[in-house]
Amino acid sequence: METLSPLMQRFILHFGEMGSRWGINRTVGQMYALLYVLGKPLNADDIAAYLSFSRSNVSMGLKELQAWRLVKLMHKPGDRREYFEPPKDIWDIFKALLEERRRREIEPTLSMLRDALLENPASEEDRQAQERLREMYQLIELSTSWFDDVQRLSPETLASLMKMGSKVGKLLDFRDKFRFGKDEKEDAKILQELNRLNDEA
Amino acid sequence: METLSPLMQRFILHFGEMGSRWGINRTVGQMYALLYVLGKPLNADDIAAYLSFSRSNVSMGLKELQAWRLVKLMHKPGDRREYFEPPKDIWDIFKALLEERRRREIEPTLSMLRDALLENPASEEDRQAQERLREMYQLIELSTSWFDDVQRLSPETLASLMKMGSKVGKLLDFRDKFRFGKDEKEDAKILQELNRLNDEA
DNA sequence: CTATAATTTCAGTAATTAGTGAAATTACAG
DNA sequence: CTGTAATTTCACTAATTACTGAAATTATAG
Repeated sequence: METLSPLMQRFILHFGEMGSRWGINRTVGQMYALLYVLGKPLNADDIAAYLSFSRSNVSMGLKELQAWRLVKLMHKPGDRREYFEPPKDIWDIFKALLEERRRREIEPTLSMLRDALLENPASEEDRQAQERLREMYQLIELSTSWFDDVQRLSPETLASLMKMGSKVGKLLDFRDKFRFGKDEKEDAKILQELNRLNDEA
Repeated sequence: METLSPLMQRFILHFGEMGSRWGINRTVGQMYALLYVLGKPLNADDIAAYLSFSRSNVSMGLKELQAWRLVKLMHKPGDRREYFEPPKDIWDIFKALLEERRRREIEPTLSMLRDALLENPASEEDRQAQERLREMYQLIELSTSWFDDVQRLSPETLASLMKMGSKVGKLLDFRDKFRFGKDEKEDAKILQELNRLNDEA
């Protein structure tokens, strides 16, 4: 490594290890961590020097990071080399990760399940199997379309949504018990509850 | 494979492939898919026979599935072999998966970040690096504690929460604009909105 | 165009991870 | 206890995945 403080080194090495628990391999994880922790655009040679990887490995790694949309390509005036940097907003990183995992892990499964559900069952056993697949299909479908929706929210809204946590759920439970506009006293209770949640969040 | 319909076979093979994109390896993924699709408890020999894996591989795979809490161990009366079955409710599977990934992927990162943030920076560069790590820490912290909260909700509430999707976010945006209880006309508007969301969900 | 800098490809090798079978251990019926 | 069925461990081999260096390609300055 060219010159990285112990702090940075530990971060980078940790990310390498974690990377391998994700689909990303160790060296790609380290490359990303390097870009993130230094917080400035680097070219491929820089990365190879910092991490002592072969130039070709860096090239492949950067291609993969681009496929994950975890880095952006940029140029410096008067320098024909390509520079790479991570998105500035951490929420964009977060979204890119989730979105890409969805595309790679969820979509293929959904389409396999769809196909399996279209077939007409050859036996009673198959029919029961299909029922279980349908349950799975519905759950995945529901959670991904929820995710689609939520992904479109602004980071601020998303953050305040998360801060509310299960309170949103409690609100829904509450809502199931009473309908608004029927009884003024109940309405008042609900308003009070909403304000309380609002203050806490 | 002992006797599995083409439908089941395709499901099992697909899960094997997907498994390798997760931390789970191919054979473990297949074992799980088999248990899921058959929907009845199987012992290790059954699994080995259905999938033509070595008995020892099945043993290791089952241990891993238990570590993920994706299967439950059970016994049949008068049979001393161990039988395995997946949780009946698909939501439990979903939660177990998320929870376990959290434990393996998120927790170690959080604790590494905590340590890194406690150090006092050796240089200006380190100080800036720490700031970036802090951003990351806060995001992860926020999203996992949100996840904790949400995980405690009942499947029904969770489902209706998801069905509402981004509408919850829109409600929050709305809520930011107006405070309740100040103006009767505004309150009426909010109540109307809540009912509309309620009906849609 | 030509020369050279920058990047990518790819075949070969290294490293890691997965799967097996034999041996060891554990569990329990008699 | 003893014997045997059930399960686990582990050293070894197979399969997969990661990484490198040399060669090929692409891009651009002059």
